[in-house]
Amino acid sequence: MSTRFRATRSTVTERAASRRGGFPLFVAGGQYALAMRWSQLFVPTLRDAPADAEAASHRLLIRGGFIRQLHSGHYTMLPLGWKVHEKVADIVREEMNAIGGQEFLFPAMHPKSLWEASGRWTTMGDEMFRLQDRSGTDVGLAMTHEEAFAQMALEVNSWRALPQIWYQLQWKFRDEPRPKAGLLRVREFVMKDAYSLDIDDAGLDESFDKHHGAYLRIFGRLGLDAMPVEASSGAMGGSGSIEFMVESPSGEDDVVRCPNCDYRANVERAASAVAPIDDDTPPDAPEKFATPGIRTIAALEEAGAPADRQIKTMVMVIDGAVTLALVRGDHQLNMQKLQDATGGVDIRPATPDETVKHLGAAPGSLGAVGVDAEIRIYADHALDGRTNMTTGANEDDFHWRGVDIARDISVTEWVDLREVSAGEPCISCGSTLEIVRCIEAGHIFKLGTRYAEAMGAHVLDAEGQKRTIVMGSYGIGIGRNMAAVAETHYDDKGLTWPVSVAPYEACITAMKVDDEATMIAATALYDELRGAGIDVILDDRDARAGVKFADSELIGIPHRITIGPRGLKDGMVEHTVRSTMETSDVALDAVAALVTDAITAAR
RNA sequence: CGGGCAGUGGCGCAGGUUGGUAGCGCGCCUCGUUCGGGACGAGGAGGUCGUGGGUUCAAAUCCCGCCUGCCCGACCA
Repeated sequence: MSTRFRATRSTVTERAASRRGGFPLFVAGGQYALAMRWSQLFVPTLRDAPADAEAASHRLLIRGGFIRQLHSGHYTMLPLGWKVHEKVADIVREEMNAIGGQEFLFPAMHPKSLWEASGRWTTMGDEMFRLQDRSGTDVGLAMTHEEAFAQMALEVNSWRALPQIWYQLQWKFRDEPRPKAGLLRVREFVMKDAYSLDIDDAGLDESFDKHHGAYLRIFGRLGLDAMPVEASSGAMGGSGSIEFMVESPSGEDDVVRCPNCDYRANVERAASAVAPIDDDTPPDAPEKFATPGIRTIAALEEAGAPADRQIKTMVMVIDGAVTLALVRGDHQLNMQKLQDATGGVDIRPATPDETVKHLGAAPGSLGAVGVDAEIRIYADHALDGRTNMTTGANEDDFHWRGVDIARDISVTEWVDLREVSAGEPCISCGSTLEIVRCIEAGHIFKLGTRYAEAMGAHVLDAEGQKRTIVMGSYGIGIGRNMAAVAETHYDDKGLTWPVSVAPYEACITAMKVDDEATMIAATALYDELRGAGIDVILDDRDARAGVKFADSELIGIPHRITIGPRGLKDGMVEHTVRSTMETSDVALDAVAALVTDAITAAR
């Protein structure tokens, strides 16, 4: 063994050991030795994926023997899957440690009182799993840990201790209404959740930026092309909010992206430039006119009112109160924007009965002109200043025209409600916006003082003044990222993991297991690569070549070394790079160095 | 929760409308021949047809209830 290998080995050993808190993962050991031979491993690969697996990652992770479903939204990690999962987790750990993060482990089961302190015992609703212990005490399974970390922050008493970055990797439980797509959306998953503690907003900004950088490094190492986008803060509350999005058809979010400048935003947040509309000369007063049978924007358009000169009136019930949301006739209401604008918790469309009761007409003839002053009216900015508009008259078969919004409608608040559509002009550069489907791989946001205030987490500043700790919250779903990598790294043969998270970095495929020369060479190479710190597996199964090739390609091992009598008689083996499937003949005594260099460079 | 669909050996499916006690491919076990790209032959193991009830001489099949899972929408790492 060359000295170069020894050097590589110690580097990797140390790195692995530091990742695992002194617990070496990828070095030779009694436990690891068992995992050397494929013939002894439990890797149940499938020729056919279950029919109900649709997403590419779902299909391939099941076929490759990485995961199995226990029930809806709950997956078992098989040895191969857990290995990948932990490699992802270790990358996250390393980058969190690199920005000064300190790892904790909080319980997953929390007392009701902790969540009552922040008010989320109620507001989390059905999303939270709840149960009672034997004495009848209510407990919940944590969906996230703001409360718990904020409570821990009670023990930080001086400004001198700040800033702090605290994190953990812990199971989260969420009673998702609809688990789907394998690991992409589940009810039980490991999340790396981090929380920053700062004395003020400037400190928070700094902690936030540190995480932003760490996240980009994490996704880079995972081989994910993740773009930071402006996002809604959702149920967590807070101001600044950035999601890291990976483009994929299996995603669940729509991101507005400008091909020309760097504008990127979740549709829940995105804006676009809206061209002005010529309203012509408006009349002095609105005029009611009969519109028999007309119930839709399109029908009204045929009757002479262009959609962009109509007001669309959506009746919503926000925390029990009937509320109107107004957008231009050709625009779509975005529910998240309405929620963000109103601060509502429970938002739903009104039922037809509620609509008739409060507005006097059924959907299709609704408007905001002259409605009960009790009803709050939120109007989209695109309607601001508009005149000569057409809208429902709250009387079946009648509409108003010549409506001047400022004059005729008592708008409670002007807000951003409309959803951006593809093809609209970018708000910052005017280029044509596109909308791409994405997986939300990570989310960072500025919580402010909400949780620290609720838990009473204060410090004394340099002047001896009591200050509420300012917090940030930063999440990455480990399993989801594993799925996102799979979702973006595969071909018709199977997965093409990047070296950083591959279940094994290299596979030695012995072509003829009853050929002594083959097995001696394969075993020696295996020892040499292990010695060089390579995470390598020896496929010693007594199976046909096609089966072994297909399996190594399916599970996506980046490098394969094929050893058989045919090449061996000339001292040659084959090296195949999984991502490109390029195969080359290499001298047996040169292949270890070649593969080691390639893997080391790719880590 | 609203809309659509499906539960039959480990996986993929047929059978169902025309009730008669379950079949195919892959996988698994044994033997032989093969074997550098998912081999072939012979033999074999494996299923309360999701579940409860009903109709019937007889139910995988018809009827009702329930459970579970998947896909599309409202929520999130």
